[in-house]
This record gives sequence, C-alpha cells and structure tokens, in this order.
Amino acid sequence: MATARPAPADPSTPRLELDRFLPYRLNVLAALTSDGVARLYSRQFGVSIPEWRIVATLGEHVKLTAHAIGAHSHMHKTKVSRAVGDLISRGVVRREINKDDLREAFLSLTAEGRAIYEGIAPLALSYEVRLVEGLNDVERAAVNDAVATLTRRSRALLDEIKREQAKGGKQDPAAPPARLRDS
Amino acid sequence: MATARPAPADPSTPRLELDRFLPYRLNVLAALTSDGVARLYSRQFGVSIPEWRIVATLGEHVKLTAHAIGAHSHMHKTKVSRAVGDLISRGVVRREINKDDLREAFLSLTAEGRAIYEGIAPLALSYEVRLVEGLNDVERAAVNDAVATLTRRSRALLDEIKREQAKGGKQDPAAPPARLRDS
DNA sequence: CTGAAATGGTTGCGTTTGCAACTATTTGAT
DNA sequence: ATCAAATAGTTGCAAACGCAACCATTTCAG
Repeated sequence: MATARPAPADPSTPRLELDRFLPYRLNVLAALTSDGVARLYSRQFGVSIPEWRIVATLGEHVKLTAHAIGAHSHMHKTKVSRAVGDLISRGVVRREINKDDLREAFLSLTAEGRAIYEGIAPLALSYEVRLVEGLNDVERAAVNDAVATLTRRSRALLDEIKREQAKGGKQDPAAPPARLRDS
Repeated sequence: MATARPAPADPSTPRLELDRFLPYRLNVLAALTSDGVARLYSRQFGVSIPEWRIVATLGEHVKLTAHAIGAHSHMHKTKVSRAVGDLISRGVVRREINKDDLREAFLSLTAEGRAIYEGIAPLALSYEVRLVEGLNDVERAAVNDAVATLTRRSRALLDEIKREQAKGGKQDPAAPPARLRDS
C-alpha cells in the first residue's frame, strides 16, 4: 500500500513542473513548429504531414525503397506503406520493382510529385528562416548544437532504457503493452 | 501544367534536407524523449502519456477544471475528457462539480493518484538528469534558452500564419481540412 | 541443395485521435 | 427580463494509428 504524502514540501528534491520538464517542452515546441509548417503547405498542396515527409525524402534522394524512406524519415513501415499507396494512386509517386530483389521496389517522384516538392520546399525553408529570425549567428549555432546533442543523447538513453528493461523486465507481465504514441 | 525541373542544381537556393530541417529534427527529438520517459513509467504504473500529463498537471496544481488541464498541458479537450473519464473510473482522479458554475467541475488526484504522481515524478526527473548529463552548466543554459526562444517564436509565427490564412484564405475551398496531427 | 531465418512490404484489427455537433449552463446586450 | 452568444464538457463518427500476423522473396547455415 503506497503511503500518499500530499505534497512533501521537500525543498531538497526538486518538484516536477510540467512546463519546465524538457521532454514535455520539446513536445510542445515540436507540435507548434509542425503545425506551423503544415499550415503553409497542406492546404494548397493537399498533402498531409506523413505524405510530405515521403515527398521530401524522395525529393532529396530521387530513388529509394519504402524501407529506406521509413528509416530516413522516422516513420512506421505501415504508415509509409499506406501513404505511399495513396501517393501512387494520386500520381505523385511512382513504384518500380527492383528486379534484383523482387521483395522491394524503388519509389520516386513523378513530374507532378516533383512539382509538389519544388512548391513546398521553399515554403518549408521560409518557415525555418522566419523561425530563427531575430537570432544572431551564435544563437543559431547554439540552437543547432542543442538539438543535435539532445538527439544523440536521447537516442543513447533510449537504448540504455530498453536494455535495462529487457533485463529486469519480467516483473509485471500483467501490465498492458502501453502504446507509445505522441507526447 | 507545372514544369518539373528535375533538381535545379541551383546553389543560390539552399536545398531542403529533411534532417537539417529544424521542425523535422525537433519532432524526431521530441518523439525520442517521449518514448524514453514513457518507457520508464508506463509499464509499472499503467499510465499512458496523455494520462500522465493529466496526473502531472494535477500533481502540481491540486485542483483544476478539465479546461485548465487542457490549456496547461496542450491537449485537445476531447482527449482530456476521455482520459479523465478513464482515470476517474480507475480511482486515480476525483471529480467535484463547481457549485458556482455548474458547467464545470474541479478535478484532483485521489490518494492513489497522488501515489502515482509521487512515483512517476522522480522517474521523470531522473530521465531529464540523464538526458542532459555530459553537458556543463553553460550548455544546459543554452539548451533551455534555445527551447524557450524557439517556443516563443514558433507560437508567434503560428499566429502570423493563421492570420495570413484567415485573410487571403478563400482561394482553394476544394482542399480538404488537412488534419494536423503529429510531426 | 535444402530448410530455417531474415527481410521488404501489405493488410486485418482494435484503439486512439480530432472534428463537428450536441447538451447544459452562464454571460452579456438590449 | 429576455434572448443571443459564449463557455465547459461529452459524444458520434470517420480517419489514422501501430501492432501483430501475414505473404513473398532472399539469405544463410549445415
């Protein structure tokens, strides 16, 4: 039975405050920026965020398998599969089976797809410019470093946690899978 | 008919690269950290991320309306409504109608809810500590500043964009609502 | 050479999501 | 005092999500 202290008022242990909590703040920030960019393109180009990620990835790399797109754009393979299917049926993306490995297929942008990419890319870039305008070069570098460092660190940390849980993780088998979705 | 230049090779316009694109990078980072923290608590406490946000918010503020929780934790009111309903039925949260305004109700943690909060909070804080370990004080301050500045800026920018679109936004009424979900 | 394991990709399914519409109550204008 | 607009919160619904299971093909071990 857990003894519930109603707020310990203990100054030694720092209290958790959601809006000082980094993962939470990062989620809010990420959502704000995504929302912003998406508003710039989704309406006039009729492209959702997952779709845009695919188009953007193919815009950079010309020809990729679905697997590679997923790896590069951090999307679940089913999400890629369905979005790609949609984009193909809308004539944005083209599929071409790899004859050397019949399991996979190379995906690329059609002319229409490239037009969409060329249309959205400047909008996306302009969003980024507007986002960091008001920062000087040093501050911009600091932002970039911060994001890079945290990403590296959080990746490592996630692996650590996974490993920890893989070891001692047979404790509470009654607990549900606990879907890890958004923030 | 859109003329699709197959990669302009124009060095004056900077090309878009997804993994240098700040909104994208922020989304990846946010997802990584969320995933990490959630793994620390979801299994042993049986609490989802939206639920944890509610518990955390109530842990700090003791007594809030659903509306206030939503505003504070950046969650859609239907998400709050359903998660709260769940938490109440599980005895984690208590609802108490405001007699001065019968539309709303004050929500607070039960003893069990507080126990969960007291259990998760240190885990969350330890995650944060591990995340920024290896950074010196200056770098930590830089991270905090960067997140704060970008959040402020992206909020302002989003408002600008909304205003722009509210004005000239009657152009393409055929475009679908374009749900703005995750990244 | 054969069969098991691995890999690329799709699909069925139950859950979660957000939007729109709704109820109930309060506020504000006339 | 009355009625329209605003606000808190819930719910129906369709879309989107991720997991697990699956098919097809390739790789690898013995």
